[in-house]
Amino acid sequence: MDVTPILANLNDAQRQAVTSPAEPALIIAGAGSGKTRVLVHRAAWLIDVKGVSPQSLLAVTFTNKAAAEMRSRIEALLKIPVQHLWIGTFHGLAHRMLRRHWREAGLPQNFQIIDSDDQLRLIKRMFKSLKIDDSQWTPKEIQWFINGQKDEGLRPQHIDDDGDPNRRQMIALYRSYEEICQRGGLVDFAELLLRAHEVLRDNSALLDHYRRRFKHLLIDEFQDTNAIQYAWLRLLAGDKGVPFAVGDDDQSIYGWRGARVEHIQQFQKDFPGTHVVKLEQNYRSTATILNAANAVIANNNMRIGKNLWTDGSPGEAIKVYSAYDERDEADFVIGRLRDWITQGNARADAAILYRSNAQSRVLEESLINARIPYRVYGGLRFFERAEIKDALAYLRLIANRNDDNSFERIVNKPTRGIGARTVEIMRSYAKANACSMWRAARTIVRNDLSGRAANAVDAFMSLIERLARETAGMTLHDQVDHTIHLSGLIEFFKKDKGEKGEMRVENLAELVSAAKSFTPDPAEEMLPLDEFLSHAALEAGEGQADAWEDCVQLMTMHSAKGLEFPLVFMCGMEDGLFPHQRSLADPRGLEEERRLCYVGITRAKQLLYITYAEQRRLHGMDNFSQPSRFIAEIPDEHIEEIRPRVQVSRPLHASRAAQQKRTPIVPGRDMGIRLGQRVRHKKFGEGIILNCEGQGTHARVEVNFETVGTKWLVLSYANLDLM
DNA sequence: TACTATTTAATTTTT
DNA sequence: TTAAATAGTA
Repeated sequence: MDVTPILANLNDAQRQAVTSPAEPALIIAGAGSGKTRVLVHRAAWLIDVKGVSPQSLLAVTFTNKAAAEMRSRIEALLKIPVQHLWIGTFHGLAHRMLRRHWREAGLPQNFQIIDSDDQLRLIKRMFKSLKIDDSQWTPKEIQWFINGQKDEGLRPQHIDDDGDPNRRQMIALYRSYEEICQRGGLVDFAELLLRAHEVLRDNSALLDHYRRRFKHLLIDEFQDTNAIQYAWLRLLAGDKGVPFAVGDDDQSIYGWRGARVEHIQQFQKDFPGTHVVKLEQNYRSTATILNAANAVIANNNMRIGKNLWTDGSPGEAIKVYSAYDERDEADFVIGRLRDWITQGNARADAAILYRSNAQSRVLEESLINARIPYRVYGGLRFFERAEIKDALAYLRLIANRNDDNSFERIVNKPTRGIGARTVEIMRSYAKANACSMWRAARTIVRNDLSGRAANAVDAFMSLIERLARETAGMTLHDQVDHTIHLSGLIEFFKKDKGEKGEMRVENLAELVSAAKSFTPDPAEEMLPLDEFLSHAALEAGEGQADAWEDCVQLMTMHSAKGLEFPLVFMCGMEDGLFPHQRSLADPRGLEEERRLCYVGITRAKQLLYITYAEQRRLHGMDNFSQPSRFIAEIPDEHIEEIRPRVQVSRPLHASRAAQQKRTPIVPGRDMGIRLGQRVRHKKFGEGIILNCEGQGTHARVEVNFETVGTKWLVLSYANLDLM
């Protein structure tokens, strides 16, 4: 067998990984070291050289994009399309299993997937129907709690309330949330994973089947797996399966979302004799950039440890610019971008990275002024747009009359005289009789509603029934087209003034073409409409339509993971912003911020600019800040400091800034306030000052109180006593 | 029911 | 500051 095409152009470590024996393997793949390459070549190696059937391979990723890329690269390498090869996201694969085994999973055949927006709405409705006092918790907090528990693989009955009534109530809410979902046939993202795990765990026949089928498990971005994903993988692998996990502990930046880097250690315990291969040769960045990244990440304690290297050139020094404020920072970036473009480089090769989305505004303003085209990553995607979700809600209600979430979303959209009052009546009837809103509406429409409301509700139900009847035999796109017209949604949005309404109507038209180009997979054996709705939830689509134009890329450092750019700006590199204020308190949080910084630095191929502002307007008030501690972690020899252009205009600001740095709080009634100072508050008792920000009457301090935890207090109101 | 004033809170995001 | 959610008014 000629193995040349599969092993050619791999370095030793990569080849070792790709050709490792049919035993568990863990590949620690540094940034830019050819992680995807190894995964793709491993798959090709198994199929082409080892004669493994594509059917017995399961490849799992986190994003649809990564899954699509892996498939196309494997096919390119093997030069044949690989059907029967399961490649997908955790959620996509879990979904596929649940569709096949809905009975065993305890789900209705036509169960629907809800995204996090739907989930939040559902929780809000639950609050209303249970008359929950939402001063105690916000729906968001409950959503966070529920998803957190599910990510850990926990059902309400598994959670200990520790005798805490607060916690007991949260668990109770989780329980009623589950009941509502079950009744409506709704499955949220975390539930997909949890059920997929349970259905295998509790059905030995099924588990046997899949264990026999999937001999090889390829796992991408292994450091990002959460508890339930890992449990699912472990279950599937059993003791005969061959897991091949690729990841980088230094790029674990989703701990806050339940990802557990510790799985890298756990893997080696669960699969004794694991082959470990480190990929440290980097093909992306200059030596200078890599050395800087290495130096920064070396400050973390909990790591496996690796050192990126390249046989390429050192390249240019990292440029650090100290801006006066965020406007100055933006101007500097724009200046450098101009140079870059003038030198004949593509705009799309430049990226501006920041820690939080709010930072993009000032940069965008400057880019608009400078007439430099740009694209901001993140934001609403196609299937998340309100008008699209409205249309989908109609379709979902047609598919499943018990979907209360969709019912409430569209019962009065377009306006048909069904107000909050009427909805409330239906909701409480549904609650009292443990039935869906649809059933409730049908039952009470004659008795409990006033004439006008009854007519309106009746008209709404007739509309849905009519839609269901008329679209029954249609093709998918005709179903969609018919629905958005007959529902009155198109008319409704046409009335919206200005461009917004136009845009919405266009998007609805776009939905019809999305339905037209959607090709149901016959293997899934689903109704095309159900499959389309699942697709919409699992693949929310592109954020921005005009991705093809050559424009500067703006995004958070999180969304930059996995990407690379010849020119990178890391903006807002200030303590409090990056590392973020809320991560400073605990060391684990700080380490995750540092990993994020490592991710940011390693995005750059040739040139890296790091900028910070001495003064920044945040939440409407001016703050003075220190350069990020991460900058100081880069060895001086790799840094070239860029002085502000006009030295003369600076002394006044500079001296003010310098003063700020010595005493971050402006003198007055706060003499003696400094970090670490013990203070006493009339209500909260004793604590220690963790942080200060702002000045004058706006000055605030963060105090860690012994009894009530940390709080931000406005200094001029708090009346703190020094101790 | 729709528009306007007021309050409140403020990382990171994919599925 | 500003965006979003809530409360109040026409």
